[in-house]
Amino acid sequence: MPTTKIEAKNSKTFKGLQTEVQSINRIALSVDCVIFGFDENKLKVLLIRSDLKKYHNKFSLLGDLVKPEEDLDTSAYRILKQRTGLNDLYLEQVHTFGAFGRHPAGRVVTVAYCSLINVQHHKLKTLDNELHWHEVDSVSELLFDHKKIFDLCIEWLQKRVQEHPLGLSLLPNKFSLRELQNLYEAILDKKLDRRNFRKKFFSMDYLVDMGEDEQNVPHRPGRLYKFDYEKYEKNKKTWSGIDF
Amino acid sequence: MPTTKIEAKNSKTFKGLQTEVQSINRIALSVDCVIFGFDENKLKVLLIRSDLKKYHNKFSLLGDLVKPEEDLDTSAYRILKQRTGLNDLYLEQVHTFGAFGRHPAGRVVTVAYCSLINVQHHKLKTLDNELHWHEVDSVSELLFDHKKIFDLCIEWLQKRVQEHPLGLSLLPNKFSLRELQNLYEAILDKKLDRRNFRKKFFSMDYLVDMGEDEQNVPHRPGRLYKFDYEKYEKNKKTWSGIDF
DNA sequence: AAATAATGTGTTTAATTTACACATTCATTC
DNA sequence: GAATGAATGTGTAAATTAAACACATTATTT
Repeated sequence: MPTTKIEAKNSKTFKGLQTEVQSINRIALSVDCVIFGFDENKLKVLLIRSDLKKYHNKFSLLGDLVKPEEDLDTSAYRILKQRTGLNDLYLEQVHTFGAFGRHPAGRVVTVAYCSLINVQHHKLKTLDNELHWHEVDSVSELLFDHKKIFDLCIEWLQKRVQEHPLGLSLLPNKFSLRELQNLYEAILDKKLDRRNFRKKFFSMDYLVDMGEDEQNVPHRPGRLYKFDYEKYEKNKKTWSGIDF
Repeated sequence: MPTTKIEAKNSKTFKGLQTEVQSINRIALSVDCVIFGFDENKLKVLLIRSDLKKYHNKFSLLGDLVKPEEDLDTSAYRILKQRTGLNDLYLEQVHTFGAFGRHPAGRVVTVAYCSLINVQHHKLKTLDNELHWHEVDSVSELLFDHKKIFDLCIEWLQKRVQEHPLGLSLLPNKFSLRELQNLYEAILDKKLDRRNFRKKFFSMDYLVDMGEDEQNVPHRPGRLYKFDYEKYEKNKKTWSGIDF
C-alpha cells in the first residue's frame, strides 16, 4: 500500500489558476486530419508533401495550429475546408497525441481527426499541387509521429465501419453492392463472402433501392442503392453483448 | 461543387512555425480524470468539491494543467497519483474537449481520461478531505462542462466493458461471479440473466478458479476467481462482424 | 449466336444467444 | 440439530445469427 501524500483539495485560487492558464503552462495545440478516400477499389489517404526544406520529400498529415479563440472541432472543419474545399464531410475526433518530444518546433500537442470523403467529387482538386492520394498499404514513413497517428486512425476506421455506417460516406450517393463490398474489403483488408455480405446489409434494412442500374460497366450492371441515414438514426442499436 | 480556394501547400517556414508554436497560438491544456469505482454494488465516481469560492458546493472532476515539458499521458498518471496515491491504475484517454468558452479562467482545452480503481484498496484515503465517491446515478450538476465529460465517459465505459476486460480492475483480485455480474449490471444499468452470464464468462475461458470460496457472507459462499490477463493478451479478438 | 463475366438468389449446417427451473450448499433460526 | 431461508450452481430446448457453399440470370463483348 503506497504511502504517498494525497492532495486532498484543488489548492489553487481562481486568480492563481487564471495566471497559470493565461501565461505560464501554455502549449501549442494542433489538429491533424487523416482524410480517407476510396478510389479504384483502394483505400487511400490524403497526404501533403512537406515544403519545409528540412523535411523535403516527407509526407505528412494535413494539420494546422488551433487558433486561440477557435473551438477545437471548428478548427478541424476549417482545416478540411482549406484543404479540400468542402464542408459537410464526415469528421470525428480520434485521439490526442501529447508526447513531449513529438514535434521539433517546440511543444505541440495534436488532436487527430479522421475524415472520410468521396474521392470522385474531389479528384480534380489535387492534381497540380502538393496534395496526393496514397494507398494506405504503401504509406511507410511520415513526418514526425504522423505514422503513429495514421496507424491508430486505420485501426479506428476498421473498428468503426463495423458498428457505424460512416464508411458509406466514402462512396457516391448511389452505389452498387459490389462497390460497397469492395469498400469493406479494402478497409478491413479481408475478403468477404458476397452472398453473406448482401444478406447482412439487406437484413439491416437501411439500403434503399434506387430503381436504377449501374451504367458503363463492362458486364452486367448491378442495382444502385442509397443509404437511409434517417432511418438509421432512428433505429440505432446500443447493446451488443459482452465479448472479448 | 464549392469554389473555395484550396490551400495547396503548408505555406509556413520552419522558423515561422516555431514562432507560432513558441509564442502566439498557445493554449492552456489540462487533463480531467473520470475515476470510476465500484462499491456496495454501485458504480461510483470520484469527485472533488471545488474550493474556489466562486464555485463552492459544486463538484468537479479531478484535473490539472499539463506541464510544458510533461507527456500528456504522464500528466494523467501524475494527477491520479496525486489524488489517489496510486500508480498502476487502469487509465485510458477518452476524448478531448475544446469548445472555446468551456472554462471561465481562459482558454483551456482538456483531455478526458477514464480511470478504474478498486475502491476497497483506497477507501480510507478519502475520508477526511474534499474527495467523495458519488453514485453515478445521482451525479447531476458539475463544474463547467464536466457533466458533459462525465456523460461521455459513462457511455465510453458501457461500450468498453463489453469488448475489453477493463471492468475487472474495479473488482478485488479475487472475486465471485456474483460480484462480477453485479459490476456489469451496475455499469450497463441492466439486469442480466445469471446463468447466461456465467456461461458467457466461462466460455471466454479467462477466469481462473482460485480454489477458495467467499468468506463472511450471510449465505452460501460463492467460488472465487481471478482474471487471466496474460491469456487474454495472447488471444485477443479483433474481428467482430459488421452490425449497426 | 456464343462466350464471358459479373449479378442475384437459397439452403443447409454450425454456432451463438436467449429463455427458463430445479437441486445444492451454507448460514441462520428455532 | 432440524428446519428454514437465500444465494450458488448447473442443463436443455428454442430461436436467432453466422458460415459455408453452387447455380441460374443478365448484360456485354466477341
